[in-house]
Amino acid sequence: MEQKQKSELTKELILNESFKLFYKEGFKTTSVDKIMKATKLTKGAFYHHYKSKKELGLEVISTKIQKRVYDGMITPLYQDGNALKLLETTFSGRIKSFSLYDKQHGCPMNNFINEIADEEEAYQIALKRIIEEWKAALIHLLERGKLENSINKDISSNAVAIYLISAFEGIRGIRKLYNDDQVIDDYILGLSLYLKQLEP
Amino acid sequence: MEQKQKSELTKELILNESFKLFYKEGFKTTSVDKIMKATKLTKGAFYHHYKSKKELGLEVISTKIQKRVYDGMITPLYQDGNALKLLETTFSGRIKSFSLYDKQHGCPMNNFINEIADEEEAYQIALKRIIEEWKAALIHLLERGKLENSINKDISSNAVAIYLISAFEGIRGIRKLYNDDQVIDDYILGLSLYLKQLEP
DNA sequence: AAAATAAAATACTAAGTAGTATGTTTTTGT
DNA sequence: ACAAAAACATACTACTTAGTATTTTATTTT
Repeated sequence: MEQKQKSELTKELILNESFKLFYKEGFKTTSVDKIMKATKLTKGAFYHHYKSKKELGLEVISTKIQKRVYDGMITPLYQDGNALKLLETTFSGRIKSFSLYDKQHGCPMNNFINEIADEEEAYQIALKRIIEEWKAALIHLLERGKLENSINKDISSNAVAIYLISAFEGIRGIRKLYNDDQVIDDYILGLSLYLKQLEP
Repeated sequence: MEQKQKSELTKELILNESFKLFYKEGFKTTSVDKIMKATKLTKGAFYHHYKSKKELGLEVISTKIQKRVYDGMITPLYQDGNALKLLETTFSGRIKSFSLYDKQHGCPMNNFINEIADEEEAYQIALKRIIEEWKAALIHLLERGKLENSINKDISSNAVAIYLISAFEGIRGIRKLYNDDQVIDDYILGLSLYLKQLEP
């Protein structure tokens, strides 16, 4: 069983270095050579574990990126407490928590979406899965809020969920253009204004 | 003066084909060779008119992409009429007007932002210029609305402008993941809900 | 019409690309 | 301890990349 563990460890190493490099330099412009140089292994090791760069890309999406979005934006939505407050703290808190590096490089998922989603259906599907889970969590929370009378019953949970996600992903891109947090502060203000109107 | 015209025409041809290819396949993965094959000219012609691919990229941003955003999203904001209605028709109308191709490939500006804005300051500056103009137009319209009592004086024009832009750019990316317009319809609903709250 | 200049073509370089073929080393089951 | 298999290394292929050097063709200026 030691060999299997070692194999898993190597795959994880490749996955980690890939994610870092894809995030920093983009998927298409990060070569397999560069990745393997980062792992201090060789190309032979790579093609022993992965059949292609595409397969690696899909695995980075379905593990690393998925986990990042889950931990940061989805799991928190299933906490207890006032629905509206939960939305505010999750979105606002998350964006405030980003490091400078993360602000400068945007959202890893959004980068993937905009770089390669229109090129291969497989990427599209893998990324859509994450968005759908995020959307479902938001809808679930909004519906709970409606039941508990903390959210206006007349609004469309679907529409609000999509609008929240869009604005969040959008600002992660826009922020790349600036050298300060003004746009993020504006976003946070815009968000809280938006959420206020969801009150009953 | 005929030579100068011919030169201009060639540059425009290169610019047009570049824009199309960058939009379809991304900036970094579109080679100069591919572009010149599309123009039916040769590499010699390219490097006679542009000193590098980077220079071309910057010119595509400051001409083609800028014009696209101006025509579609900025100029319409300076029309007469109720400010809130103008916002609704501009945003909602624009997104409804996109061809299937444009929906599948997202926003050319947003693609550039997410693909290369964090790599070169020059790209950052060129793209930021467009966003700033867009933001200024929105703020101007919102302030006019406040004066004319069609928009709530208590809201921050800055924050609303950024939130509108973020959500719009965000949805252009998200739409790439889907094969139908459901998310766009949700976005439009979310937008109109958002705009409603701007009323005095 | 000749000289000068601009536009474009041809042929190249040096470096990078994904992926393969064939080794060697390490681990595992017997 | 030994054969089999898994993990990894080395060396390669065929192709693409941005950019350059040099030449040919078209246009303008004198």
